[in-house]
Amino acid sequence: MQEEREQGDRARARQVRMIDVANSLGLSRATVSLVMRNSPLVSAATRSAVLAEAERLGYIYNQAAANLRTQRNDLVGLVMPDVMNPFVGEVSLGVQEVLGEVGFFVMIANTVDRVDLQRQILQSLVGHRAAGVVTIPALTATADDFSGIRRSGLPTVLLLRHIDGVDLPFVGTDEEAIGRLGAEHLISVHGCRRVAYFGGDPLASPRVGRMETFRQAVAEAEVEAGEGAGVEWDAVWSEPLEATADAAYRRASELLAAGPPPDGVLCHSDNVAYGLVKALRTHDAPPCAVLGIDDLHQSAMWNPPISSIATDPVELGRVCGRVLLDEMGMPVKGRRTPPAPEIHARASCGCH
Amino acid sequence: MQEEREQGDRARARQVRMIDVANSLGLSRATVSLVMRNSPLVSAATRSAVLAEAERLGYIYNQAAANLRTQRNDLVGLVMPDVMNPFVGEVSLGVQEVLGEVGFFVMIANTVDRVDLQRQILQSLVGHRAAGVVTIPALTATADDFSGIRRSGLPTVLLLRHIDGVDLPFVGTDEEAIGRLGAEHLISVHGCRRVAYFGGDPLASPRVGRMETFRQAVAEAEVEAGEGAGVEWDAVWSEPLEATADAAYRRASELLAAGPPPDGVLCHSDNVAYGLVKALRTHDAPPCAVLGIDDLHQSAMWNPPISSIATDPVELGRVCGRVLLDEMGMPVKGRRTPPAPEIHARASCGCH
DNA sequence: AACACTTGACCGCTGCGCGTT
DNA sequence: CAACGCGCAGCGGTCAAGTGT
Repeated sequence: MQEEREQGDRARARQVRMIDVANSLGLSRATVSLVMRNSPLVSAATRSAVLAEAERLGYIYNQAAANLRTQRNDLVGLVMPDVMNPFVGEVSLGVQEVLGEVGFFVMIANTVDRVDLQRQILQSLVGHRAAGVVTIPALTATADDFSGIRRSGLPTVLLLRHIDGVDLPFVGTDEEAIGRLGAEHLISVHGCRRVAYFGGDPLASPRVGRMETFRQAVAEAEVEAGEGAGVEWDAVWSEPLEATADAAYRRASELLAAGPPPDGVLCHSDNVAYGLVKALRTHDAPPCAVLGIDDLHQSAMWNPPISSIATDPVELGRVCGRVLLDEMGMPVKGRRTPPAPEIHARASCGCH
Repeated sequence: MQEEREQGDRARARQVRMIDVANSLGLSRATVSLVMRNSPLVSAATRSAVLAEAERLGYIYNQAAANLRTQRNDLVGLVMPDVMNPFVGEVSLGVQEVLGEVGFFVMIANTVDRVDLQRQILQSLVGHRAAGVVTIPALTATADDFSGIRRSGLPTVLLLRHIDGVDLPFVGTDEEAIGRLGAEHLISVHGCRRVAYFGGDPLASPRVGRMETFRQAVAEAEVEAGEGAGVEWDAVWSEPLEATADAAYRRASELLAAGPPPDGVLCHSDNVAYGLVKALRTHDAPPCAVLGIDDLHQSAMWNPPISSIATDPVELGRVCGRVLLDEMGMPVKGRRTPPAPEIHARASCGCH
């Protein structure tokens, strides 16, 4: 303990600075600085001498000081509500890939979907003069929560959840296409006659986008089929609901106790589908085509395997990274529009 | 486009500094500085005047500059191989809780289990003069990979995966207890006679710890039961294996094609258990008690619900945070030892 | 004219030693 | 003598404008 303390203090006692390695070599700070930044302006001999001496003295380049001077920073913050969500996790991979390639250092901050934490984190990032921010807003976030970052001029892109009244670039999946795809599959392929959109927080922007086209597709099918023979929209099953397997299981159990389920359900996420499928099984319910959204890796392992509508999350992350680069005024190549969703049909909807 | 550019440049053009708000008020920088840091040394009147003026001018405190000056930093890096793993994610919650409480800013860097990225990230954190680091080493990491951070004196704690030859504080689950618990449950409760430890990378330190006590418990049962009537260790099923559901499914399918499974299996993780359970089902295999490790939330939803050995991950994270605080020389209260694992028995092992 | 290096101001903030009232 | 506030020297780098071959 005593020893550790001493060691710690010693390490902190005297930091080796550029000037130390410069003096020790009879050079100026500037030269050492040039070496550290791989400038071609120093001779090879000097360069290797500096490098050797730096190593010998245990010199560690102070990036923070450099950042202060140059007024730029290589830290990009990913601010997200739930690191554990696999979809979100994969998106972060894509962002990291694109930004890492051009030398940025990507770190993730977890808001746990709390606006207060989100506010604090964004504030912190602004204060640290981060290079940029990618954020999936917390569920209850409003335009206010972004006024600070907006005014600061810190390049920011909003991901997945759109916030009304915030004029920041937004990158998200094509929710309209998802809703349409889901409805079409349930109605045209499986001939479902009573359908619902199950789960999802009422505040989450994806839910509203998907519902809109989903309902629209239902209405169109109704017309096509003619009066009476049409497709029905189940409003009760389509009430908003926390997007967890647990909540979905409980809600579905309640509804199943009250009556038969729709014969086709588009779930807000695969997690929701897991809960619904479990409820259908334990309640020995009549056949019901279940479709998830996100296509988590697990879904293929499920019993039954879960059909799901997928948007390539890694590519979505890449797109997001490119949009941010653009926002930072850097040259970018590659597509700037999110990938289109596609359906991965498996057993849970009746395909197999 | 043109407009956006202009706007961006304007925001970047002139940063409002402390001295600007000081001048604008006829005060000195020092006074403004004291206000920004909530020092009691300034009068309430001055304080509110400063605050108002800062707001009016759009002044944003530069934390980075302050950090340079004070030689301290509030950034703590969590360096982990897989953000998506729910166990890891929950651990990060615990770390964040403890560290956040005392004012640190916790951010996560994803190594994707690649040593090169890990090296780069650690280097970056050292360069940025982070306050501390918590890291789950990449699978193939060696002592070398930590020599840099070791020499820098940056307070660091190793999480979950132990690396030989690295004298940094380590916090992990009690793998020995997990192995023992698993063996006992399978053998004593379910009367299994042929058991295995399924999955896990050979390099991962948890695997070796668990295997050791697992095999030991098997050997003891053997003796107790007497020659011939004993419990058998299945070496083939216990070969190392990547810890994913997919890999587990494929391997189990192969082995099942060659012969019957053990009647009791402790899986390296819940994910591995998912793959095994699916294989058992699709191959219509004889009864086999399956135990996972981690108890992910999903496991209770599975069909059948997966039995699992759990260590409270959030508490583990808290412990880890406290150890880091200690390492940073800060006062800490609360336990400094990881929580004990416990078994959550469900249907997959035959309990229900 | 090109090369190899140096000089000194500065990035935005803090902390110490001193005035004022 | 409190209570308030000021000036200045850094923190560890970078960069434009030199100097000397």
